[in-house]
Amino acid sequence: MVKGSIGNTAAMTTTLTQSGGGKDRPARSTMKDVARLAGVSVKTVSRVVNGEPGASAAVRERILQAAERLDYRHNLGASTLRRKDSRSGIVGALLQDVGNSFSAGLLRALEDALREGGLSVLAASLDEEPDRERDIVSDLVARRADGLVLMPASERHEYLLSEHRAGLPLVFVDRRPHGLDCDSVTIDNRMGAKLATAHLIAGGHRRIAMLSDLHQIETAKERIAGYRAALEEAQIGFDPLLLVHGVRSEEEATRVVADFLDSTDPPTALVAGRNIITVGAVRALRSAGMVRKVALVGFDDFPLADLIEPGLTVIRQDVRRIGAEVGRILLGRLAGDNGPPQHLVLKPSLIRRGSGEILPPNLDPVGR
Amino acid sequence: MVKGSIGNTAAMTTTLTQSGGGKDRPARSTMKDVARLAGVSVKTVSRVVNGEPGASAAVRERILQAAERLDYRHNLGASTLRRKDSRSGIVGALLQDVGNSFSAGLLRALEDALREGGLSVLAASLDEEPDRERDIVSDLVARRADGLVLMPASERHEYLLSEHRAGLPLVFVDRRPHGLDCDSVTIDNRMGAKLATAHLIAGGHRRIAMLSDLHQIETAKERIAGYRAALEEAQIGFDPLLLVHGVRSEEEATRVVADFLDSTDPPTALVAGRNIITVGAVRALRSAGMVRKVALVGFDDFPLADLIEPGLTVIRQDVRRIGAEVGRILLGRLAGDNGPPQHLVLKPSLIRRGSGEILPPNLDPVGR
DNA sequence: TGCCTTTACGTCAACGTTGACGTACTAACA
DNA sequence: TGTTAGTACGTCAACGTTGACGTAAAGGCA
Repeated sequence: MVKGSIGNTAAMTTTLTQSGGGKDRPARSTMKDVARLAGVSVKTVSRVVNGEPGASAAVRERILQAAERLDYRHNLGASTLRRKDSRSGIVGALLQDVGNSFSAGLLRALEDALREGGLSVLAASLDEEPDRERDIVSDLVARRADGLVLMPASERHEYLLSEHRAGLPLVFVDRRPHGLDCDSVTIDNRMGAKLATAHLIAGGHRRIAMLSDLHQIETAKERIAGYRAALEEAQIGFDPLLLVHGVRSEEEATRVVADFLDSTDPPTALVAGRNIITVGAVRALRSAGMVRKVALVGFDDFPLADLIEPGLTVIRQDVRRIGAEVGRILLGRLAGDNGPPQHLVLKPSLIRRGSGEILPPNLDPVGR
Repeated sequence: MVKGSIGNTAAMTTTLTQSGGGKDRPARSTMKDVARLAGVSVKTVSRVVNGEPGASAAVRERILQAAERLDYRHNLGASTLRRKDSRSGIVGALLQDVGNSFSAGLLRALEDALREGGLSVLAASLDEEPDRERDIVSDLVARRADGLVLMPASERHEYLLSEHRAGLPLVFVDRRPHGLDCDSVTIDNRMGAKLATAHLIAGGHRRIAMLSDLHQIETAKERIAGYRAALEEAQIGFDPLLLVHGVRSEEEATRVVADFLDSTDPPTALVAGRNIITVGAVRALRSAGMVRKVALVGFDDFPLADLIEPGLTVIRQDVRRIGAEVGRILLGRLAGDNGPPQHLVLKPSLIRRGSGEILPPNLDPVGR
């Protein structure tokens, strides 16, 4: 077992954070060294380093020169340990995958917002793995992170109750907390998927398929609910064969759509539950030469969606705004806001670029 | 002036890391509290928390129950301060923009590599701002980051000499260090741009324009050098009007290309120096109905480049490999590798998707 | 049965910094 | 000129944890 593992499950990992590796690295100078060289007390050095009053100009100059001579660098960890009610200056951002466009855009917006408050972002990808989420949360708590932004991979969040009670600001993003009442910024997924489906229905489509993410992912459930609600409102019977769960990669999406196209009564329109499904669907349609014959509405926007032929009609979440709102809420908590938890639900918008406006074959005047 | 500002220029920023904000948050329990409740010494609690031998089963159980009862959480900062030659477990990744696909992909690959070593990544976007780079480096040094991955915004790096001497592992990525000899992982930009240009020349093009980033950005210089070298090898005169510096946005790229298309002797092929220039160029070509008349090779790949009509021919950097190599080098340094600095130069590859294979008008058999 | 070794505790001080408090000297005011 | 207040220092202990060292008791071996 590794050090600090109780109350910090992340420490169970064999790490380089233990002492080790070749020759010891040279020790950095401390205020003691600076004090000795400048001929003053450590407290006086601290005053100068911190820009506090109580040091004469001459003494200050001597200390600055000594600090420069010794390459002295302030130790935030020691300072934070001693100061009463001090903060670490770190916020943890636990996102789905910092490499994908949604998480990357969110991280960027969050970083911008938090930089205003002098906070740094410790970024992590959860890859929908609940155990990794818990490990990283544990590590961040051990580091006394000032707050956490969490796009949870887990479905229940009681394990965070003690951290929340201990005063750790938590803001959920894209998914809501369960078993815990704290701040969240999400999208109205149901409304978004309903909008996508209604848009296709308004265009004349009646056989509309939906390809969705893992069933247990909350946003996936909500999007499916919206899809079904739109069908119901239009009095179009729900065909379970047109709803595909658990599509987790472009390749899988491509396969599913290709299978649809090969079927005897294929859908004339598709709703893709997330970006990689959209991309996979587009590939399948292109391969089959059907990009202008089958309508497609994707969930979430991404760069270049307008340059694809036809342009991709999407339900767009404003990632910049989501990140900015999360940052604002978190900074508010850190500044002392003790109000009831906020649940901001942003509305996505329909962006028409062509792929969602393709008419079904029976309505298409030129039958192309 | 703010605390710890000497030797830590980042601290000049007004921050929330100072004490403050409303009601004090509840103090967390410490080992002292656990020891009191369990009826043992602090040292014995430390033994159990750290999984060290020297605690009986009965005592261990009492301590674990007390820790759970008190919601005790290990304090990594205090532990790190006390342990000799301990590490913070943090690596700073200073990238161009964590929201763009190149930086995002790199961050992800880096995160994956460093997670193997139990390290967390503190991510920051520099936006090509040298002052921000220095501030963030300063902050990370104050936090005693174990290492830094730096895609520098600055041109000179003497300011890092003292950190390097102090034993802080530094790995430059995408750009090399100047005035400092440390590890780096870069791409052979010159070779890549030369490859792009030679490819167009081999396709019959003679009037090839290049749109490039800010002149002082090192990768931009190298790409320009490669472009010029290919022209020279083909004995094609260099036309300064065909080389455009300082293209910083899609909109700007769109404008430049539109201007080219309006000129009396427009280029028949384009080399785009980076992704956003590529995207801007594609928009301009589409608007002018010229996507199949002007050849285009972009620098660096991105998602969906194959779905654009025509598919984008690009010089592709293997972002995953870059990130993995950076991580490997950094972990090696942390594990004690004291060898001479490594300068890994990866070769980009030409990905043909159509846009770079468009022939010039005089060679195009159907003249479209 | 006696002696030696090992184990399970605990004490003390240290890490690098800062808050609280004290002292001496200087400056300002009456 | 004397008194009071303010400034420029310094001392001491604290933050939460861990390394070094010590002690007592128990177990094993001769």
